[in-house]
Amino acid sequence: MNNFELLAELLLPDIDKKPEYYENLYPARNLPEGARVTRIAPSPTGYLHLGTLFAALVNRITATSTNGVFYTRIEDTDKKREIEGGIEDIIDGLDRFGISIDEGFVSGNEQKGEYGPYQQSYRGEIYQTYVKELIRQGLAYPCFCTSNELEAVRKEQEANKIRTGYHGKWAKHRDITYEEAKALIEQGKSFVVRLKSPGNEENKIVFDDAIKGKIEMPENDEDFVLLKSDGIPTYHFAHAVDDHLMRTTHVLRGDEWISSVPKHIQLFKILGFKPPKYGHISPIMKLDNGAKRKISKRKDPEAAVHFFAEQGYDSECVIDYLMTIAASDFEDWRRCSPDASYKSFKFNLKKMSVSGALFDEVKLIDVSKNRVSKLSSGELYEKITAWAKEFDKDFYSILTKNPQYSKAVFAIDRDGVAKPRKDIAKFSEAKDYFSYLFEELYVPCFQLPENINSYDAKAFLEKYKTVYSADDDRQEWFNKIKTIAPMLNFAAETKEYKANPDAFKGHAGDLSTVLRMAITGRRNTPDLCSIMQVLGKDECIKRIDNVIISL
RNA sequence: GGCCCGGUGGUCAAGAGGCCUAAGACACCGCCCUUUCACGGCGGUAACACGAGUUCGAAUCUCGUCCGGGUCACCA
Repeated sequence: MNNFELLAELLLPDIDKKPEYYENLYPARNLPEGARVTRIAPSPTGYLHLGTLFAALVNRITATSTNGVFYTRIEDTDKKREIEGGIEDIIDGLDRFGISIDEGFVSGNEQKGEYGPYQQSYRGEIYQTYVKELIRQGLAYPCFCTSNELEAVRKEQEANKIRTGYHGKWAKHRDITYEEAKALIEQGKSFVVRLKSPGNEENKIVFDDAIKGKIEMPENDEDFVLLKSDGIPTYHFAHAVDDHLMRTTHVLRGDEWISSVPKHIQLFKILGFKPPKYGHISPIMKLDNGAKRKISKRKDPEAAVHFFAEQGYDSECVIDYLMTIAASDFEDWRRCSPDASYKSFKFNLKKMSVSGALFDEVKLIDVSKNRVSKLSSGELYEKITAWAKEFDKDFYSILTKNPQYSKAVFAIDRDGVAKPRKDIAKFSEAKDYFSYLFEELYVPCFQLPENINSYDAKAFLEKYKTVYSADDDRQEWFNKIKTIAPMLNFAAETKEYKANPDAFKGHAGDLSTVLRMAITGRRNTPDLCSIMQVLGKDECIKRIDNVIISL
């Protein structure tokens, strides 16, 4: 055995398989021409956040639109930062947003597919097999530097204004011999395995990013770490091995990875793999004190996707909003296909924005209002009760006490209406919005409109009571108010009043405001006639009487 | 600091040398419709970061400046 082979046996004595074993175990996928295999590879170091959801969406729709495969893989190689329940939160979160998963982790504790395991902490032997082969070929080597030593080197480089890093003559253990390594190991020293980079910083590599286009960068010459001292691979190495073995065709990930591409391409070449097509997604930004910055899990509540659930944004609305960021022509498409699933949208990576978009909740609200307005009362009832069950128990019990009544409430200005209202963007607004329609929530708060005195208000309500009928349709309902108007010197028609404002105290509309106030305690509401029908005669009379007494 | 990427109204953006007197959407303002509000309709304010080139002609191509973002770990 030569020096390299001895080294390989010394470092990884338990590895007895060869790469060919895995190449055969995970054969090329049998997919139609043009099908793209994409993935999302989250690390369970936190909860599902907007950036991950966005990346998942882009990957999902890329696979869908090419009849490809979208899979999930858990990158849990950093055991120190891992949090409990991270996997469940991310995978189940994707499901809540309707991002279906073809392969890999399909729920918090269930994986499927032929290319697994889909969790890096269970793939140690695979990575080590490839590393061992690299060492055997003299393309990787053990490094015994401590973090203090590395830090010292970095300081020296900085002091001399030299590019920092473990490269060239700074790569201390690059040419370590078997004997040297053996001695250090016998002393109990721990080591990492580094790539013996064949790169030269003077050379340029060029690659065509699926989103950003042509990018040119210096070749990697850094002997970066492949295997950490605990035998677990770094992201870079795991990425190369996994995406090759899982036969990923397109790696669509956050653009913070762009600067690592030279490392990745180099690795694929050295390992004899065909590199995937890369596409780097611009981050979603946030305005912070006038400065744009990447949205942050720590600082921004909306970065954690739980924010949207708590607020009661419908998951479909959030996805639609995200699609408007992902594709500039999505909004036009949506206008033409209001009821279609976003999945049938013809998505094109090349059309994605190359600069990061600011997260705009105002726009989200607009998207949501449009979608929520299209829901039937039954659908709204399902969604709101589901939300309330989790986030507002009190409201939940009110809504479910009498489902028929609740649905009737939601049907106001909704079912069978050509242009439904767009008042509700998120379900947390519903409680206040409908409060006067539920006795548990209703708080009487009559206020006299400023252009009407209490005598007229009282007179109007008293007269109205005598003619009011719960069966009146909209037309008849308003006719009755119009009939009363002249008796109090109010114009029956608004036009009449506008033509001659000095001749009247106001118009029928002003009087309806009094009624509206008496019934709902608000100046602005959906159609009052419908509200009164839902409330029922007894309740309406009761509310009117209470106001009359107070006047 | 080195290396990348980017810069069109407040926001998202269309734009591939003449179709640009720069589209559309959100937001904002006004008017109309109207039982209030909302919806809807009509209209309005508002942008090519700056400077040099190339060209008959530049938002578009080149260079420089400035500004913003990302990245330089045994984190992903």
